[in-house]
Amino acid sequence: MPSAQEPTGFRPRRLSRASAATQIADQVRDAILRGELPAGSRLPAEHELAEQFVVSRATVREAIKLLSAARLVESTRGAAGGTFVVVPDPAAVAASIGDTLSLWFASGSTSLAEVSEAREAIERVCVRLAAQRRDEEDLADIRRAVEGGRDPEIDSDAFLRHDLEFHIAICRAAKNQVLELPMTAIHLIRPWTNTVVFELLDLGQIADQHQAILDAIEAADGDEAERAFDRHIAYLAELRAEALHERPETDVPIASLVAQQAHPALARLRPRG
Amino acid sequence: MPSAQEPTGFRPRRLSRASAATQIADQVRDAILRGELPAGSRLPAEHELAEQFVVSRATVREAIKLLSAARLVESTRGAAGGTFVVVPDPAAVAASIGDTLSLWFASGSTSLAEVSEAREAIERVCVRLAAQRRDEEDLADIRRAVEGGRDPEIDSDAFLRHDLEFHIAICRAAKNQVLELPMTAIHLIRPWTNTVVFELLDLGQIADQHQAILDAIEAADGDEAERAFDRHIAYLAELRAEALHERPETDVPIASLVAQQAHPALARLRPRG
DNA sequence: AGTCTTTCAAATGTCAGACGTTTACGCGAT
DNA sequence: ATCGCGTAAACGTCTGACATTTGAAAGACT
Repeated sequence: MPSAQEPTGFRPRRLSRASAATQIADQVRDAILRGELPAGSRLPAEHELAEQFVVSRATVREAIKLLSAARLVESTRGAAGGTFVVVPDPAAVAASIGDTLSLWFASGSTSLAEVSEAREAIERVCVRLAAQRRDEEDLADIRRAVEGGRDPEIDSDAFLRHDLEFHIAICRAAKNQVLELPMTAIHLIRPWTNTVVFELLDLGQIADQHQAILDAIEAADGDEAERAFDRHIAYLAELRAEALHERPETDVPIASLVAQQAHPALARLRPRG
Repeated sequence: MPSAQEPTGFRPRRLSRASAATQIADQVRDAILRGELPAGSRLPAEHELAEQFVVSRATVREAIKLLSAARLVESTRGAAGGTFVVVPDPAAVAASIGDTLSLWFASGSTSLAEVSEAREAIERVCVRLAAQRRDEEDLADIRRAVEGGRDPEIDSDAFLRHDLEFHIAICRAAKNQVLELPMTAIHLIRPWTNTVVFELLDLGQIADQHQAILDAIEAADGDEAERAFDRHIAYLAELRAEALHERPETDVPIASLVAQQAHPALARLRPRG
């Protein structure tokens, strides 16, 4: 008989048979992904599913909870109620990813510098694409955000909201969902990163920089838009460096920020199902 | 009495008091995010939670299922079993985000072109950063992936695995988790995108292009690494154009791909809890 | 005939208690 | 010291019942 330890890249898999609830959830999930259960369609009633799978209703309910947490299905009560396959909503998906990301950041060792670096790299691409692809609606959105940020009496919360709207609108104008989604998710956790330097911001200067980016995008000048964006970023980097110099503890793992203040933007967007 | 319709931006919130299970899940989730329940810590036993919240055990279990689907907690059976706050694993988080993304792509109208565009934009940044920051371990990983792809007898599956490993290793070498995570997620759905043109690939040429990128990264030459990457991308774009020309139906919404073949990479990585 | 009210039934939400299954840990025998 | 076994703790599942919500049909009134 051969030895139990073979030199091949073999590693014993954690077998532990999945629970009934998990298996049912998997089957339903696959059916949904396979297209057998189109969005909006209704699953059989719980007692019927229980009958079909030969399990108790409690088990079926646990399976449904697994799917509903993943936003695959939604349950409603009442006579015409039931469990329905959810029609995906981009905002909800972005919020969900933002949730996952912030959870990860919160327990990891990711620093503000890392978030900023990624944000700048991806958004630079978005800015360039936005200059090529923006339509009138995009321009209106961006313009509204810039105007909103000009209010001299603005407070921290409102400023961050307009800033968020500005950058998200640009990413939307790039017309690439695969870029827009992670970017939106990153922006959603950015309020945490910006509160650190908020007191140092010259709001008028920020508004002017935003305006310059908007102008270049409106003129469909990708190169200039990228340059304007770079100037904006350079200004922020300068502030961060200043903050870092005065208070070296500024570049901390995000976990401590999360612990201090409860998510301002995500609180509104977080799924509650 | 004022009319029910006011001109202000008011919109009635969906009130419908959340279910007990949802509320419990929210409370526990907040406690975890707030840091009161650190990773690895153990929740009270189900019957204790039921007692504390004054609900039945079934309700507590449904709440736990909601959290476990979000990978926030994990339950184990046995004497020393219980429900524990999960220690986030980057690979698992990436797989989870990849899951969410592909689900979204599957039900949306996202096209292969969009995925490729985003992938190329972000990875270009990773390649440049990798040239600056790679350590010996990164180089070894990348080298191993390149060598693995040289096997002339390689089949489609093995090739895609090594290709995936190559690109993920580069993103890892960029030493920015915020870039690495979405990039890995995108790469995880890439097998779907690559199978379309696989039959047209000149595997030897691909290996040479990978080698050129590796060499530049090893030489810490960011500019050359980016150029080599651009050449690689240009070659792939050429193939895609060719495929698009021969079979215009190639640039289809990803949904149809998902429907046809069951996720090759995700099948192994998909959460089963 | 049309509208309002009442009743009803279907479906999810929750409860209570019980039993099955898994698994770490300690105890005793070898 | 090691092996085997029992035990208890915890999750997994079952059963059956009741509570709550809500659309829709049946009925009553104008």
